[in-house]
Amino acid sequence: MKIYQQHDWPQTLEEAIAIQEKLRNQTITEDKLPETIKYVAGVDMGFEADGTISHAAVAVLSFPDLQIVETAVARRPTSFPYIPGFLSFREIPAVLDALEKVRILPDIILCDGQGIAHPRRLGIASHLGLLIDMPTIGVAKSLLIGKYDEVPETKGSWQPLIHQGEIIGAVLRTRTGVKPLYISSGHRISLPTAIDYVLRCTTKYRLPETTRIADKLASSR
DNA sequence: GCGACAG
DNA sequence: ATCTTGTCGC
Repeated sequence: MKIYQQHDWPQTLEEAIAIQEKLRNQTITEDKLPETIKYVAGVDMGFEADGTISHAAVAVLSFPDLQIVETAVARRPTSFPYIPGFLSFREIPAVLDALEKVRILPDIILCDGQGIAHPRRLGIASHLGLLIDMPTIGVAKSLLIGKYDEVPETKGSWQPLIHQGEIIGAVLRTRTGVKPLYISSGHRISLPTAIDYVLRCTTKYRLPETTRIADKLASSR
C-alpha cells in the first residue's frame, strides 16, 4: 500500500499539535469511495513488555460476506507515550508497517479510536486516512470528547455526538442492550455512510468483525 | 484552577 | 493497552 504523505514523527507535544493543526483542514468528510466496496479492513494494536513493544495488525475481509482474505502484522519499538488526544503518534508508525505488507488493497479501513471526534478534529482514523489517502472510519469503544443524549437500547439506534455546536460523530448501538460505540468520519467518508458500514460489518458482537479479527491478531504473539 | 481523558 | 477466574444475567 502506498503512503501518500509522510511527516517527521514529533518528539514533543508542541510539534504534535502543530502537525494536527496543519492536517485538520485536509480531512474530507464527504463520501469519496470506490463505486463498489469489495474489501474492508480492520486495524488494531497490542503491546508487550510494558508497552515498549507495539504490535499492529490488519485484517482484510471481503464485503459484504466478511470472510478473511488477508492478514498482516508488524512489530516495532514503541516511540511515543499514550497521551489522550495524541494516540495517532503512538500507533500509526506500526500500523503503516503492517499496511505495507498487505497485498489486497481494502476499500475502507475501520480504525480503533476516533476520527474527527477529537479536540483538534484529527483522531487516529483521520490522521491515518490522510497519510494513505484512503477512506477511514473511527470506531472507538469509549468517549474522548463530546456530549450526547441517551441512545435507545436497540441495535442500530444512534444519537449525534456534539462538540462546540458541531456534530462530530455518532454514538451507535451495535448490539441491543450493550454499551454503544463512538463512530466518526475518518477521511473520505460521511457520517451516515460510516454508520452504515459499521453496522454492515457487525454481526453478533458489539465490535465490527474487522476490528475483532485485527484485535485477536494484535494481542496473540 | 479543577476535572476529563481514544488505546 | 495490560495484569486475570469465576460469575451474574439474558
